[in-house]
Amino acid sequence: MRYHKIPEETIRRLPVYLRQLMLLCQKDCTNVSSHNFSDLVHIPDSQIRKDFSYFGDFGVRGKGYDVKKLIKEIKRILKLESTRQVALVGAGRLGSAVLSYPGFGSYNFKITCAIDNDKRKIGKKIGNLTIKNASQINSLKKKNIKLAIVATPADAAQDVTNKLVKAGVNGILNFAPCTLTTPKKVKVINIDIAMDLATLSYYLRSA
Amino acid sequence: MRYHKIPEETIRRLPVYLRQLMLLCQKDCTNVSSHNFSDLVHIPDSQIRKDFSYFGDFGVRGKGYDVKKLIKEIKRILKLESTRQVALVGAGRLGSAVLSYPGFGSYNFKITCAIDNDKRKIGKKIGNLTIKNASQINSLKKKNIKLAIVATPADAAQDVTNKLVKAGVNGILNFAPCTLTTPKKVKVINIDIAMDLATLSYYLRSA
DNA sequence: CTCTGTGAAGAAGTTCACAGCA
DNA sequence: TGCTGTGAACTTCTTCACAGAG
Repeated sequence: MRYHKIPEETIRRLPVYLRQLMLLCQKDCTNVSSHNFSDLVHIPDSQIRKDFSYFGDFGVRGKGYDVKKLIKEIKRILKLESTRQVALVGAGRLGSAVLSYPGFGSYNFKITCAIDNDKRKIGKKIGNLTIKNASQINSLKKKNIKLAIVATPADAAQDVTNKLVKAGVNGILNFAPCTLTTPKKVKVINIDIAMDLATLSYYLRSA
Repeated sequence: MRYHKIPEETIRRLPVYLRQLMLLCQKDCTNVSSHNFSDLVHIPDSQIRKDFSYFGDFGVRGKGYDVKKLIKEIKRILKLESTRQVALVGAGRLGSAVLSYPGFGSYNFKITCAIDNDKRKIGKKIGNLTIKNASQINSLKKKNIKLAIVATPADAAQDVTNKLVKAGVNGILNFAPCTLTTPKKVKVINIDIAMDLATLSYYLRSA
């Protein structure tokens, strides 16, 4: 394994691989070839091998990849080995749904801070988490929280984001339907359902 | 404007442009240059000009782009000119949040069918839409519904998807944390919050 | 002058095809 | 034989740089 710059696209695929590997592990599958794996994730086997090869020689020639080993390696690469706290800002319908999303555990994510500035919501409990007011954003630094989910209306999102960045947050998952401006060191991933539907609409054959 | 194959990436950016243009329109901004627009969407101006150029000469040299005209053109390209019905399968917390999401209107999307197979949910109303049982998927063809949102648990998602495809659905927005298998003609966009957080985690500087 | 539209150059990502190890 | 790991070829996407229109 030589040095190569790792493509961003490879990083985006690693969680897909991880999710599928955890599923295989649940089914007591211990070994998988790139060819078989390809059928499961719909990514070409050559792509899968190349993606893994950026990080090391994880496979065994003639045999394939050890599922548990691969899970461990990908978790290490993605820095998912220890529990990672996440803050949620905006506890509306979408935010609340995210809060009670059961899928975070297997990635070691834990939402440990929920924030809203609607006085009717502050103090309420969702699960075992109490919604705090916006001034709590400053405390994220102390708590060493580096990831945040923004689920506020668009007009509040940039303001919230500025505060999050000031509080040391380095990664933002943005559900607000707007483009966020952040320093380069802060990575933002945007999710906009209406935009995704619009993309799908383009690909519909007939009008 | 010569013939060019249109990059998929261009299609993914069109909704971003559209969203921002609608915002500008709201603020009574009537004209915008690729340079100014670039600052708003954080996409290079050369990229913006090239993206538009695939579809026609929408701008005026020395002046920029007419906001309203551009909105109209992009809506036409994305086939968003008339109301498009969307089905929702899975009316759990996430599905319900999507149902009451206010942002679909400006894209002419309307969720006109909500489906779940939990007997406690069937018959309930969310907004002015009654949740129906899974057998209703067959009626999508009659209603000419081509887009669906899958927000079921992972273990139900592939089964639901097969039924949707059989009912003529050509575009699926998948929230279930699994890879869906569909015929090539059916476009799938996946949204998995945990996976996106995992991607963000990679980019965090320190462990 | 300003700003678009666009070939050409460059960068990034994917696929091929096969050497080499089990 | 079966399957990985990987340079090289290829494809796709982005950026440059500038002609040309207003």
